[in-house]
Amino acid sequence: MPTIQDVAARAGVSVATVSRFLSGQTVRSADAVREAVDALGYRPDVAAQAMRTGRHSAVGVIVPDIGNPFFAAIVKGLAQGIPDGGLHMLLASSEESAQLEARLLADLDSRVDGYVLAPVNEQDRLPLELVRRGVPVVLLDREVDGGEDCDVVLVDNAGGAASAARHLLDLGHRRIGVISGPANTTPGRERREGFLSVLAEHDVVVEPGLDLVGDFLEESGRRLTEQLLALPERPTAIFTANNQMTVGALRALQAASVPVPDEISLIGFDDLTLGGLLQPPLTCVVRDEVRQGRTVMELLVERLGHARLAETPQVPPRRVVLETTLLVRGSTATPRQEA
Amino acid sequence: MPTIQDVAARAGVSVATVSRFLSGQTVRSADAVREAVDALGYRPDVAAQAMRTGRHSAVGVIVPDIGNPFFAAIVKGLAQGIPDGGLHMLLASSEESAQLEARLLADLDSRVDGYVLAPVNEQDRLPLELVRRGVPVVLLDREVDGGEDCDVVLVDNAGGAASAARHLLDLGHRRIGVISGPANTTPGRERREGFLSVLAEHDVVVEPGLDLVGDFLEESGRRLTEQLLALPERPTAIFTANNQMTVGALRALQAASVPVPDEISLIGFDDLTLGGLLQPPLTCVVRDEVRQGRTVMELLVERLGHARLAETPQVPPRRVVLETTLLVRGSTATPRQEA
DNA sequence: ATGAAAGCGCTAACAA
DNA sequence: TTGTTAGCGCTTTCAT
Repeated sequence: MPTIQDVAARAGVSVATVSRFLSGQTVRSADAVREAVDALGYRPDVAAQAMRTGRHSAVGVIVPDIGNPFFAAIVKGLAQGIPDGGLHMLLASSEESAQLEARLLADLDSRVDGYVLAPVNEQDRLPLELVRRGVPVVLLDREVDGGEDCDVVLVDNAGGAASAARHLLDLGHRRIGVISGPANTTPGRERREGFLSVLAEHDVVVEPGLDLVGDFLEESGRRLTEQLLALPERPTAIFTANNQMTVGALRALQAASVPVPDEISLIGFDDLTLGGLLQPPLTCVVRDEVRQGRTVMELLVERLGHARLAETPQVPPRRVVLETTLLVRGSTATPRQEA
Repeated sequence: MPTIQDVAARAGVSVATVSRFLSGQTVRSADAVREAVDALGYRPDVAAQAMRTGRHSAVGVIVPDIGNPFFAAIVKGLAQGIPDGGLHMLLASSEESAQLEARLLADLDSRVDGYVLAPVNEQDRLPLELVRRGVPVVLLDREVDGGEDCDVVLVDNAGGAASAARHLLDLGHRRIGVISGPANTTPGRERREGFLSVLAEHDVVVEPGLDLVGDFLEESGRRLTEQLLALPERPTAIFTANNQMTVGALRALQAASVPVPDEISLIGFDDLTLGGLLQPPLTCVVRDEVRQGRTVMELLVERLGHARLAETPQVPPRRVVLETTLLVRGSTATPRQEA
């Protein structure tokens, strides 16, 4: 690998001139330097640049589960949001473990200029510690307590869940099972509250046995749906608060040979890859995951730029809430029998 | 951020001693150093280490499409294959573009110690150039021409496709549509050849109009299936060579209201997230994607270790071929009518 | 506009 | 076993 020294020698200038040329400054010997760079195939050593400047042209991304197609779509969006050259993404999966998340964050510390984080829970202190240290951070899909100082890109969890609830009410459902996510995560909390509050407005009571909390993983969706099916009086509809739990619910319903939507209606938050091809096609609250990822990266890149130029030291924190859409397909219908 | 100097000062030793302690050598003042490290919360600066040693404790991963759930599963496996601490994954998506792949590779050059690559095509020269430079590389799911010197983790593409062909023949199909991937990719080429060779053995001719080549993306699966459906004499079965094209085929079949498997049987290579919940559930050739990813990372880590120790300069290249399994579900059946 | 030179934090000779 | 020190490749003063 040629170094900046080699380039300088070949171009007959000092290393300082080459460095200036590379950083875009006007240099008398620009042509000669360019020639040398091309001829030698010179590429600056990122480690040396990082050591000297403290900047790494890399961002750390920690998602809870990279195997989840939802986060795969998000990551695709993140990649799209990266400007043309040189900025890289260090990806890690916390597997929903606060401990692992902390370790990953520590490991990434001297490698990246900023972070995209989907914190394991809202009590997570780490993201704000970073922000206080002046490190650019954008929260992805999940907030943290007291996180007003931190950029975040959410979706309208409460609104989306509310539209799901209204849809079921409109169809005539009154006995509804809710499978939500961990109460200490933003989507877990907001979707449950958004859903339940609409029911409450319409004087529909969700008894404890129908108000279940899962962990966003497929297995818990399956187990909790089985639990609902074992009830003396089954619900006529079920709301599942994320894609994986919806899959679990589908498996449980299929295993129990419960016809959907004839016997039980099912509505999910977030679409499935094949949601539209299921029989019946899944009714769900959808959003543009790729766009969400792209938005996150755009915010982060902007903040990195400010950090680099040390300009406007205080970029006000931004809170972006993307819309959700109710996608009515075939898995919801009027309840077969009223109580 | 405290430096090694700070630690040395606090522990009352030289920086060399601290460095030795950190690298695991036995040091008389171990306790004092440990105390200083902990008290200061010292973490070595990776950039400085990289500059000094040339090692980055990071690997570059380039996949063709991170939004594809298949690669998401692979990446999950890669993450699992990373040993406990410190090794990081720089992830990028080539979007099946050779040009972008080349740029990404160049960008990653001074940031990583090795690569996981799923080359855009088999004529790709870049992976072997890296290998010749002594850079550890493991190819993922795709080989390159003359790549005998390079580790690679494949699945039994030909065998899996052959089992799909045999399954259709056993059911009595003789007029079969094949939607394969680009002929210059390993899975594209091997799956088509494996499938067709079994048909040929049984004197089943696949006329040109039934032998279609797609690009592994959903849209091409849809389009080519439509093409098959527009034939004067439709096939009684279709084989799709990857997950995304299977999705496209499903959409086309559904859009055309073609009953599966009554009218046309469908068999895919690789399962879909909800493959088992479709109506009918998808018959397909499956493999363990997570395990494949894990295996790739294990090979790479091993090679990195050798490179680091400069021991056994020539670790022989390894070629791992993982098995596939034919998963017979409901989307294949005997053809309705014989010609 | 340019060059000389310091120094970022660390590791590995080398000397003791 | 330990400390001293050179130097990895780069950017950025500071002179000129």
